[in-house]
Amino acid sequence: MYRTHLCGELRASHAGQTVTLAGWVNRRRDHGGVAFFDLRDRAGIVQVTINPDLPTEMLDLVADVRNEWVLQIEGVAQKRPEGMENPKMETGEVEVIARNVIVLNPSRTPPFMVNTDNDLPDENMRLKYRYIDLRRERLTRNMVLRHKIVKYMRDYLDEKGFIEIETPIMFKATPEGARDYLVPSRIYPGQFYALPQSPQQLKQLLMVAGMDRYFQIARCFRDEDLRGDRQPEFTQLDLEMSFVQRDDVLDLVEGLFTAMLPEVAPHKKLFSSPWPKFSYKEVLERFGTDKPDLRFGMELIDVTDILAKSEFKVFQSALEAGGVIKCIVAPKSAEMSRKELDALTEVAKSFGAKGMPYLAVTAEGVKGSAAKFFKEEELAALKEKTGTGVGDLIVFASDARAIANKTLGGLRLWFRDKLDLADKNMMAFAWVVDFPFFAFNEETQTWESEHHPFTMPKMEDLPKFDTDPGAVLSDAYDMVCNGYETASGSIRIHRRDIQMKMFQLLGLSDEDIQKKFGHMLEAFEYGAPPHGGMAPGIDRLVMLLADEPNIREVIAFPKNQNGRDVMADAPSEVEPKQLKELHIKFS
RNA sequence: GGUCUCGUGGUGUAGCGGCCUAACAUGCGGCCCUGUCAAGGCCGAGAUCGCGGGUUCGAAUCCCGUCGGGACCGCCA
Repeated sequence: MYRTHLCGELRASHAGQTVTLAGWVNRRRDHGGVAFFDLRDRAGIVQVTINPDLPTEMLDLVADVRNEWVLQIEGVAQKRPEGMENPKMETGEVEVIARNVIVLNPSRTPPFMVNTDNDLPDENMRLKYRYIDLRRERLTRNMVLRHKIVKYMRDYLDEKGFIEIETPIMFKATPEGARDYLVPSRIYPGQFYALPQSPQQLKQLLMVAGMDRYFQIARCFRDEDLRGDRQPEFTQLDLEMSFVQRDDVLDLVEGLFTAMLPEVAPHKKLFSSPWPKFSYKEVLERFGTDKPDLRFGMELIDVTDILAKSEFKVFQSALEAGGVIKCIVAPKSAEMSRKELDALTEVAKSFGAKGMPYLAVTAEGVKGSAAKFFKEEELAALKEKTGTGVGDLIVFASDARAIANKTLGGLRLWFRDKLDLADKNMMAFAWVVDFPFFAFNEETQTWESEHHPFTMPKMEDLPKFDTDPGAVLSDAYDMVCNGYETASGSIRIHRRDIQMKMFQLLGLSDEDIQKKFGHMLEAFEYGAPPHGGMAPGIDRLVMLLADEPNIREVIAFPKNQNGRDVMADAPSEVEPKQLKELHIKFS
């Protein structure tokens, strides 16, 4: 038996017990006579005291011990002497007086320190030695939190009558969505499996199969460029329910997360219960994005009416082109430096704006790039409508509605970060519903499906399909939290005729439809129940609950932003023999 | 595909035309030290400044290219 207790679980109540611990040396403090090791395991850190009355051979052995060596310590747990407690440690009231020290394995000097989170090494260094980096208390905590969240989900859904079913990782290419990761077939030259972008089709087929309520902690794969909140492989709580309407799904998921929050992250506050529900249109107008951060105000304000007759050319030309004038009011930002404003203008341009007019409201009057073009009555009306006071900065966007919204939505988040407007312990869950079914592609001048082709349009909008496609809404919904899309779902099509029409609208030929989706259409002919579901992203959720800035910190072995596994150095070249077996040749 | 930004001892940073024979912290090695907990004190080793080219009397520093990282835009049905 290697150990009787975990390092991190020892408390004053263990005093007097003989214990055996095993773990890593987190830190050593050698005072010449007495010496201390902080011994670490997954549960935490405890102080081990080496007294000079131990046998000389053991003291010699102990003198060589360094950080990250793996030790087994046999000793007596003891309440620390009066005044020697360390309130910063959970185990700070206790220490283990060593009687025997066994080196289970020495360690090379690690490439970086894991006993401090100050001055973190370069991330690729951390990723290369991920097995060391994960020893960090912070990352260990993230892994444990992730486990708790997934366990809670499993238990909750089991309680609600769901069953967990695994679906294949090797499936069929669905090139209509993101790019697929392909797996060449050895047995069928020139043919490929694809890794699933989500188990979408499979879970729908499980509903056809009568599984009624399914879930899966599902790995999904998408071959698109990475971001701080996007990995090429990621995990979703994939769930699907039969005989449900939209709100049945939303209520289930809202119930799950609302119940889970205090259990897994008690320091987090729920912004609102029940969760707010916005239409896609409303959320875009008010927050400039379909994944709003509700933890702070600074909503977008439409001032087109007030400035309709503005003499400012920038506004005039935007309005002539059929655009709008909107603004946000940043508190206490009137004194921003020219340099900061220039930087901010660049941010605005990155969202498609041509410039960024602004007004700084100061005690001496309004200042700013466009100040002289504003008439007195316009200023008065502006202040009235926006509630602007002295010290505030009004930032405008005048452009096509979509660009104005997007720009101000982006700037709103910029101010959130700069002015620290969002409570980090708040979880502002909300629903976004009533998404448009089609999006107009300016480039190709055609209507394109906004979702995957299995999403159900609102039945009452069916007649508008051919006459007014822009007005058709879908039975799709997103769960958002703190500015992230944390889940996405829909009521699905379960009728063959509607599904067929969808594929045709997407521009697929009858032959393509049969080849790619014949199995779905056929399944719908054999008694498909009405069904719908949702897929909350686990990585993003854990990231938010762990207060991490990106999802790599909550994934055990993530890829870097360029999709490389820098630890194993993948992707990598393979043996010519392997290529030959797969019938692959490079030109 | 694009924009911005960063590559300096093991690690994290400073230096941004000559004071650089490259500084600081930490880690590492040695010595001292019986109660520390980011232990402390003294001594020491360790970087031709990502790579290639150019400008210059002189380049870590300026320019061009290239490789690698990060943030964002496009993309993510």
